[in-house]
Amino acid sequence: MASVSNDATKDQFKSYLARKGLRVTNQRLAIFDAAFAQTKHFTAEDLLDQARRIDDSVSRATVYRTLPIMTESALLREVDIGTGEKYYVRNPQENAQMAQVICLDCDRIFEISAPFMEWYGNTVSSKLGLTPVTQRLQVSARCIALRETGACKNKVT
Amino acid sequence: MASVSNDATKDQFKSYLARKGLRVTNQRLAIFDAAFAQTKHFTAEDLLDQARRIDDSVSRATVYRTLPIMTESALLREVDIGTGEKYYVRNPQENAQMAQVICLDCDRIFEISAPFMEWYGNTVSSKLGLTPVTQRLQVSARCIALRETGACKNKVT
DNA sequence: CTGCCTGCAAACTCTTTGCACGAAT
DNA sequence: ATTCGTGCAAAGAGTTTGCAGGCAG
Repeated sequence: MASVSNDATKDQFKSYLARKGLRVTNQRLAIFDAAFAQTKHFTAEDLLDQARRIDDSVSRATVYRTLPIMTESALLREVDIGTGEKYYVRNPQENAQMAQVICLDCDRIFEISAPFMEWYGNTVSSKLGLTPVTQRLQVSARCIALRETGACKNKVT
Repeated sequence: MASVSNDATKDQFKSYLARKGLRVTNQRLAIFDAAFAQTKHFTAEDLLDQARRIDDSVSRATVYRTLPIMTESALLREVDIGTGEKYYVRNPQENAQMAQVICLDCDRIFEISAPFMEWYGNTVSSKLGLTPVTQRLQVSARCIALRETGACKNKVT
């Protein structure tokens, strides 16, 4: 069921758990599989639904307890778009600086590479006597096609 | 008690209310005064505390109901730094694009002018067939001085 | 076996809302 | 007088946590 490319990543996850003295449980593995089955940004609730399809013993609490582990291990990245709920995405291997374009019409989140962000963070932080830790650049936008033709080509739902 | 410079802004607020057919109540005025007495970014709770010192009949609900009015009238600007609670700041007259540098050590939020953000939003959005609505650029950073000398010069608390 | 991990449900934080009273126009 | 605005308290949404039992190492 798991794709070939995920197996290597799953081993990463297992060894991260081992290194931290954490246990490899069925629930954690189900949550891992659920996360890597997602094709776009997902919420904790999305993840719970999917994980329960794999192992119906997975509880909401465990999802919330596992997400920090997966972000700390750099398997996932947290994306806060200011809507109250947090989103997560699979983290690319390259430590690329990513920005998000959020379409307010179709609710999709596009990840865009934004390498200059790092330069910006360094420049502006050093002036304040600070060192940058994280940076985020987000653009909320509306669909042009939707307004003109009544249809949004990106709409997936 | 109100500073001279706030009186003109308060008139702006009153005329905005009138224009929208909203009533000028003591609570709304107290919340206005409380907001403009703030020297830095503040939360709804901060605003409630301050407003109650001016008029102790102000309730939490009214603060939450008044904040949207003040942001829609462009007197305040909402700043979401992804901490669960929303922050607000007095909005400068110029419609400048602002970025935030958030110090994780002293919890201060610095507003930085970032004019290129608009260009970025336009460029990236148009490629996706979108028109930008809002943009935000935020850098989370740590205080260099704090780590080296154990003291953060920016620490105000 | 030992103790970390789990599910459950309650608790928490921030914000929103229904309702009846009160005040602005 | 009309309404809109208000305080109160309850309800929401998303997330966290205490506890008793379960399973990995």
